[in-house]
Amino acid sequence: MRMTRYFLPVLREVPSEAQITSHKLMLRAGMIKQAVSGIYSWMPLGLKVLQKIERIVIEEQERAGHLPLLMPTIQPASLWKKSGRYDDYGEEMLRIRDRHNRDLLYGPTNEELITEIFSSHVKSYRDLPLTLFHIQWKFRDEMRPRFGVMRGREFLMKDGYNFDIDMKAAIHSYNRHMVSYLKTYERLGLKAIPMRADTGPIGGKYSHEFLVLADTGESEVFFDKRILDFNFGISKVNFEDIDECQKIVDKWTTPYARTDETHNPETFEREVPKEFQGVSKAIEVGQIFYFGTKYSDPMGALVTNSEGKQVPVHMGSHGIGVSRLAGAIIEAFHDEKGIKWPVSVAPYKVGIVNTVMGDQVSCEVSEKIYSELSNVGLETIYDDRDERAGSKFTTMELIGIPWRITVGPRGLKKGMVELTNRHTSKSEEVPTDNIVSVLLETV
RNA sequence: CGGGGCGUAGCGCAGCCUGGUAGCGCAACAGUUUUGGGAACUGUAGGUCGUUGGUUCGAAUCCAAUCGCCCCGACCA
Repeated sequence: MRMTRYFLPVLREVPSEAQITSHKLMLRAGMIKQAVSGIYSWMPLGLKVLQKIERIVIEEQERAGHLPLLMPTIQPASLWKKSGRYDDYGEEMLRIRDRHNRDLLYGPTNEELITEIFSSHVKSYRDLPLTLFHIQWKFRDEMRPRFGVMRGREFLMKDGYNFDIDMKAAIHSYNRHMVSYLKTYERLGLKAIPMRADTGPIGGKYSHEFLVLADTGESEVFFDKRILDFNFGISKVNFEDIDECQKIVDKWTTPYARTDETHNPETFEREVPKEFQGVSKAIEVGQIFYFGTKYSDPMGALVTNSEGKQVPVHMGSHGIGVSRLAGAIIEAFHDEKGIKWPVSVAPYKVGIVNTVMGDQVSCEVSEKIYSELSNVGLETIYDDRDERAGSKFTTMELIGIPWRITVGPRGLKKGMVELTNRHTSKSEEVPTDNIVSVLLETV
């Protein structure tokens, strides 16, 4: 992408509406624009990041055997009356009425709708287990939206729902989700800790939240510091293997890790040696639930089991806040100059800064590198604006491009360009002819 | 929803107390000179001062209502 052809409305000063780092940086980098309190437009750069996160989430869900579908944002109130949540959900649910006076709502979540889809098509235990998910915009009319996309009213969420014949099978689904989530966060560059959680309005007995430690987080968490050393690694997982999944879950859920909702000071003191006791603020980036027959009972989602009996299906649901993750990643990766995207979600991997637009050689070299990088499929943003070099460096740093190629008179004579890493701030001189292969090796 | 703050040009702000018809920096546009760390000069353009009503000869300024945004608290991906 050429900067001169792009729409990148960066700001030099911070709009007064922003308080926390991620919100400030998202506004300054031209990623988002507020439409109304808690509701944002995603500008081209922001959308690019959002889609990268989405892509990783989808890949890891599909790898775990979960099937994508897409449900509507608008749902009939009748379904929610059936489950009893139309009254329970409260003011957070946006209720609307169509021209025929039908009661509708903008979905805050999809248990009812998915259960109806399930029950109208699945009748036999032979079709189980089944897990469906989608990534879709949700609306929850928060009392106080804040912190940009971290607590918006409209937000993009991956929500998934599993259907199993009994509790044992449903627990495996629960475990499978935990494993897939751990992998997902790791690919996003985040250290997310599963913590025992309350079930809230979703209901049920089992639940874990996934939290990323950050000073700007809204939850207070208590944990055994040794869990921070856990690494998922790139290990392959057989998601069908009940024992293997259980083992991973056991490993990650054994150390004490709880939010202020479930925290028990006595247990904490008893189980965790003083030197490993960790207390921090954290950002919640996902939650998984097992809630048994809470929805299948009232909504009549029955399947025939192997004995020919009609039994309510066991269910769970699972959410990852995709739009929130964009903010959470910035909270985890930034410095005083701006964002430092992990390569996996960076909107562009490489930025080319042509420092002397008036110089023919500098332009030719920049153009050549740009087209070569584009040809090999490395996403590249080329700053071809007629601006001062300093201004271009600042922009690249602000928007967090991991690798910067500087083309300018200093190296040109020697046939060199400069390659700078945004995370380490280290620079090296690379022969112009080798730059593409060097990048292909490192990125 | 309770408590607090703020709405003046795209962004950041001054002016308001003590009414006299709007200003600064950055950004934008045109030109000249610049060209490896947010360039300089010259010029141009851009605002019914959130909205409505009131007081007044006269309101950004005083009064009232209303809308919006932000912060703190109770709730949540």
